[in-house]
Amino acid sequence: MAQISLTFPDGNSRDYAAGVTPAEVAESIASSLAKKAISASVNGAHWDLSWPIEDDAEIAIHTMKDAEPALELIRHDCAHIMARAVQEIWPEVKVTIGPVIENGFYYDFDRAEPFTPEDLGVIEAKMKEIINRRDPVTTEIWERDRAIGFYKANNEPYKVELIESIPGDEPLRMYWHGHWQDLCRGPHLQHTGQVPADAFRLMKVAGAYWRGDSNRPQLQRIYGVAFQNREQLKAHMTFLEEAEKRDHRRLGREMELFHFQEEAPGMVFWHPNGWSIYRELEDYMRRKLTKAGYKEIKTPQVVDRKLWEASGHWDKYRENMYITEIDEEHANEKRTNALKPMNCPCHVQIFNQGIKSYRDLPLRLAEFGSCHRYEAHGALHGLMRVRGFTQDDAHIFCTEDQIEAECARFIDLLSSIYRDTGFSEFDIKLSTRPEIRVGSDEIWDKAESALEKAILSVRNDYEIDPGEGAFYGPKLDFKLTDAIGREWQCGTFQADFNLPGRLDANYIGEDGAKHRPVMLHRAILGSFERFIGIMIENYSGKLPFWLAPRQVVVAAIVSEADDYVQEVTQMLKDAGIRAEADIRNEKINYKVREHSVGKVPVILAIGRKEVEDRTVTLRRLGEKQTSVLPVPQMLDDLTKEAVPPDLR
RNA sequence: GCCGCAGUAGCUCAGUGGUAGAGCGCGUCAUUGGUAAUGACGAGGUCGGGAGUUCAAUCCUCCCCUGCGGCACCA
Repeated sequence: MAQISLTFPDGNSRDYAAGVTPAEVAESIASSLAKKAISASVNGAHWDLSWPIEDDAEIAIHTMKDAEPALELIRHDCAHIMARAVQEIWPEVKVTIGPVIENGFYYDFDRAEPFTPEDLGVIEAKMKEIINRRDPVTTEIWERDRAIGFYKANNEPYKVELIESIPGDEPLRMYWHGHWQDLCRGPHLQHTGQVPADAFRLMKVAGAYWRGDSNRPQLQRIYGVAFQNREQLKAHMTFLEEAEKRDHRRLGREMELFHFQEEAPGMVFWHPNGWSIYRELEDYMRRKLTKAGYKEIKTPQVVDRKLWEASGHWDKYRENMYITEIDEEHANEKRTNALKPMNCPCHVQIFNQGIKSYRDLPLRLAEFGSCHRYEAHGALHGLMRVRGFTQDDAHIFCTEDQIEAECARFIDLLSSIYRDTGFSEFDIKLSTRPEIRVGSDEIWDKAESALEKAILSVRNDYEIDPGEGAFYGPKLDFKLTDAIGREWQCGTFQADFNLPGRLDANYIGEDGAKHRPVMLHRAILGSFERFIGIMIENYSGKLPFWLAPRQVVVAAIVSEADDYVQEVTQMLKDAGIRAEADIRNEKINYKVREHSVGKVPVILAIGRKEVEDRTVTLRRLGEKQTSVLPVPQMLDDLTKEAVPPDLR
């Protein structure tokens, strides 16, 4: 029998007979290791203990202490155990797929009746029962026809379809958890008892389309979370509670920032506090853009369909556009307009006015562009997904040769804006040419390498998403990471070789001839609405001083101090600080609590002592200690603190 | 748009086939207090909208709207 050599993580190697399994390897090292082993890495691939190894390889044996493989196996086995539990309770249910996801797993089922939240408890109990049975997990590789025949006989049509879509040369691996069987890539644990029975929980039922296709049957997906032990599960539940506390919809209500109502679904009613944040951010963006060489413009909300037909949007996005018609009785002309769903066609109209020379390029036109899109009902989500929103939009008209420099300038601007708004970390993704596209290969080569070089001029890590570019050009997406580790895609930078041609934009080159400019679509915040939502969640509502809607509340402790409170408040207002006086007939405890809940960063408490000494007692949000300051110093400190980051 | 769940006072929620309740908030009064809730009293509801069943519907049935969790979508 052939010999193979396995190399261990410590660098030592040993010879085994070809076909040896990791379980046997572990046993050869120590029977204690064999008992604890759950899986292995073989040349970096996650390997079931029962799979044979045929060639020389690097191997590492994993135990439950190795978090990554352990979680992967626990979650994957949980998915199978859940599917088994469901079929034990309701044998008519058909199984489909059940992968591992972040923090847990899901499994999609086909069942005529909906699962109810109560069913989840029943399934969970059955799962615990299965875990306690400690049924062995076994695996075999089957021939395609045999597997198809097996699933046909068992009336599992989804499994048949899965097999039919797996390339013919790939082996089909069948797994058994006791008597229950599933088609699965593996690896798995050795028996169901290895799954910790107190570290998983079924979370919710949701609809999901078979193979993610909305034209195909809708299945029922059950989501679960699973961890190595009960403490981790508990920590996860705590994390979810924390995330819920910083939900911008809840904070938006508590801080009186905005609301939504039935008459205008997906459209924001900004309240004074929320609008203050919006305007502060807009002013900041305007300064940043002006300094970065952009010219601000404003274009119409309502534009004739002809322009949308010319740009191609009418054909592609008509169903998501708000169409307006003029009341026939009063109109002396009949025309169909659309509320603009995006700004680019309008920006090209401005570019097209007059004759542009190569000397005008790059021309950077920026607009806080108010757009409307009819988003599907199910897509709406607080400020994060709305139907009326304002983009920090801009289009750079330039030559192919200028793409790289413009992209580098953009990344630079974007980084400083993310830093200033509280996001120090972000990722970049480059999406390259799709199969169906406009523009020559030469121009795609040039543009892709321009974007790539621009990234490399500032950092060396980025992701490539091959074939995911728009049909009109390659793009960069920028994803920022918030305080609790969630990622949000906000910024984008897209080269466009299509629209300038469709809308007949051109410039006169050095050679005196007409040329087509390249158009760069770009946004940093994405939309003000969504970005403010993300900021609220990132800061848990505790916005930095310059953005806080109410920066200071001056609170009287005794009513004798009221006049002085008003005086101090006015001085703050005169200094440009958003300050309010609180001279209500309430105790200081009450006022401190209320303004703390309202996330006011600074409370100035004023009692008899302060009136007498012309001082204030300053308390910062979340801090217990206070400090006594003379008024001029307080004004000086807070005025400095209120300066937006770009003006410091 | 699809699947499931929900909609009762400004907010969070309880409740019943015989037209409603709590806490917080709000108003009035008392209280003048020292850093996360002072007390008393009071006002406040077409029980999301429409239709049906019934002697009677907030409650049961159907349709619609909105929201929530996913899925699909996101120029």
